[in-house]
Amino acid sequence: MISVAIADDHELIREGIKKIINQEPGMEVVCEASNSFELYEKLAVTEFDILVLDISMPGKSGIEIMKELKVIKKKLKVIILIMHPEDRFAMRALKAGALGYLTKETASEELLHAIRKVYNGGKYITETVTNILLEDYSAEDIDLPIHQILSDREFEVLVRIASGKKVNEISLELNISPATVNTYRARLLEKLGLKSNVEITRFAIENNIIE
Amino acid sequence: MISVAIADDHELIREGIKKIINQEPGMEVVCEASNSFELYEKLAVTEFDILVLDISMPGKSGIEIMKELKVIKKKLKVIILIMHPEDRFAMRALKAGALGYLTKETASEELLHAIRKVYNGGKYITETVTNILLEDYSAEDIDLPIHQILSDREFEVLVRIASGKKVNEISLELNISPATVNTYRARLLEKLGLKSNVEITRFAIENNIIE
DNA sequence: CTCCTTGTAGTAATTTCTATGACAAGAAAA
DNA sequence: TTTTCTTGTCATAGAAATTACTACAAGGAG
Repeated sequence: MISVAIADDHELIREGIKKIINQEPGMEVVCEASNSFELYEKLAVTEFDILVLDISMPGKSGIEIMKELKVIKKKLKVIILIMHPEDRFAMRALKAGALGYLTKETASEELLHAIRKVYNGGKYITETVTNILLEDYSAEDIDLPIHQILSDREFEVLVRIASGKKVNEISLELNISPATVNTYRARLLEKLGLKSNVEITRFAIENNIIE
Repeated sequence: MISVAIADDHELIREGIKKIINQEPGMEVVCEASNSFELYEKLAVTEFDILVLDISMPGKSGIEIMKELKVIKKKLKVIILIMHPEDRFAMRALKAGALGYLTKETASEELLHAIRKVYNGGKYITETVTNILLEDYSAEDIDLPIHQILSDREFEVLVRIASGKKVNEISLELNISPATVNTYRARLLEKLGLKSNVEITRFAIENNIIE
């Protein structure tokens, strides 16, 4: 019997997943958590084989949780649930050691399949995800603080773009050519796996670089 | 027997909800749709009493769908499913005629309760939602909340830009010309006193419109 | 000593953004 | 009940930004 824990802040989703799993012979849901605190509480008292974890739970981020799990329960097998397949940030969770990676668009069949596969020592990663990962080779050093993976100039440009400055303003401010600003921008985009100024902004806010 | 249709782009969630409903005597799921096109197809050929609709489906927005449903199937009872309770945008769907309003944090019991209540001619609106609605209407005079000073379309564009979508993507998604998207963008920029997509993003985050 | 990173810049092709102008339908106001 | 305002829709044209390279010198890491 494969015992599964579900961590997701949406009760409706939890219930749904639970019903799907419990209807499957050979596996059962033994505990649920709706936030990271609860999850840690449950971890202390309940034993289970697989954790199905929504990375976008409130409280600690999925990556943070993953990293901590690596330390406190390193034999625990984790399958990550994400909302949007393009969520590059979520990819980091995989890097942090998740064994499976499903979007909520996944069919229930796939979920069961993933659980079985991971339980038997495998990994479950869909093609889409693999492709994104391949593309995203730069995410290697994702654990380093941003100011370490970005050069000084790249960082300066990041901050300014996220503050709403235009390329021209930045070039004036830093006394360099607009072309150069664009180069830094392109490099930082590449390094962080981002795609637009809007993403830069959100990244900067999420990482407490600005605001 | 209450017949229910589910429209949600996340298969896992759909399956979950379906299991919850089908396990309940007296109601059953008779059809599912994962996007607005499918929904319209199903509407044409299948009869059902209640539609459980995720407002954040790709394709047409929940409000658009609601408005159209008012015209083509005005006796259909709709329960809106939202991700986050603070999602002000979603409130518009309610104004557009939804009879029930649930977040995905809702327990399955509540879902069943809502379905029954709406089926019997009632409305199902949680306290949280009522409070938000009251808040919205109380401050008529003085500084109106953004979601009231922007038109529906302006708001939809705001949300999408702040999520990193490009004008072209948005125009495709909303089925309007890029020029039109730019018009909404310009109007919303004007109304909110903003200047760029980056500012739109920060605004949206600060005002809990996204993230 | 060679490879990689960083700071710097240029060019050309696209795309987006800005700034306007338009127009019809519906709502609101006079 | 006209008139005005708002909203949804689209177009066009010029300005600015983004993308996609290429290029090269200086300094470090291996």
